[in-house]
Amino acid sequence: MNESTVISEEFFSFLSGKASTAISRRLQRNLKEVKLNITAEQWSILYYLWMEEGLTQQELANFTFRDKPSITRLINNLERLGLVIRVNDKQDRRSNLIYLTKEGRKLKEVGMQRASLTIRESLEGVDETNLKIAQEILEKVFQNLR
Amino acid sequence: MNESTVISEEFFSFLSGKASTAISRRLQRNLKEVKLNITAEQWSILYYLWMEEGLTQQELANFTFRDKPSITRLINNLERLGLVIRVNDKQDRRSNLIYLTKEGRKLKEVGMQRASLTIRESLEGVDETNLKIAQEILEKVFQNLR
DNA sequence: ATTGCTTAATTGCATAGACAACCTAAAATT
DNA sequence: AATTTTAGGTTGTCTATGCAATTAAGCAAT
Repeated sequence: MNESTVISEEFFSFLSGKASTAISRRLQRNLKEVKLNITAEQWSILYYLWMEEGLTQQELANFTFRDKPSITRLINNLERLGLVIRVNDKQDRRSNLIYLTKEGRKLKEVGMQRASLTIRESLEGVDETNLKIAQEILEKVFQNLR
Repeated sequence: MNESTVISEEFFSFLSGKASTAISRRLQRNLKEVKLNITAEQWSILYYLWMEEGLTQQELANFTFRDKPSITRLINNLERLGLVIRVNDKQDRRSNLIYLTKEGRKLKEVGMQRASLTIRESLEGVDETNLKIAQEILEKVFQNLR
């Protein structure tokens, strides 16, 4: 890539996150169809908690590539919805450990099914090998800029 | 892709738009370094106007994959910054034609340079062929979901 | 000309995001 | 032990976004 790189429509797709925006919107729609009224962003927090409870907000921030204030507010909203609770860490009193409520745990199965559906819809007709390449490129771009 | 598709970290990159978020942030930083205090989103509107003035808000919405309310507000902000103006279309009085101000036009050169720099930084060490593949995959995903 | 449908833009409302400044607790340094 | 530095969270401010509902203008078709 030289000095005179042309700014193309394709770069625009990268910049705008066209594909990821579309995936988020579809996930949210797919969740809504089964009366699960949470946002795609809330889903992403729940996903990591479904895998493992008791994560700190900082850990959630790292996993989801958001900054700390964003996590604070996402957890606020999830707490208001009665899906998670903050538990102050006895070992390190600066940290909050985030746990699912019974309600939050109940959403796992349907939440994962809807995400699965979304993936299938997104990747319809996508070649497996090329998908791998695409993911590597995205990862490389991310590493270049971090 | 079958029913039991595993939800992987990689899907997460797609969903979260990790790469595109990183690009936006870097673009904004690169603009700020030369005292151009506009957001990446504002830049994307200006980009299309630098190519062609007198676009309608609907056209800008289509180009940038945003909904109309988002464009309304972006234009509000750009108008407040004195970079664009709305001109009511005499032909179709429902439409606004968006023009750059003299100030807005002046930003083209440095705005494009900074975007070019951002692209080069993003794509450092990225193989040209694989980049094409990645862009095609992202486009395919977008088409699958539209 | 009147009625009905479509389209461009706006407004309201709620969520999410970035960045900076701040507070408090823990860890490191002296 | 006292001081400084680092780390986890929160708050404030401003911008952006999605969705639903609304207004006003254009278009279609009788």
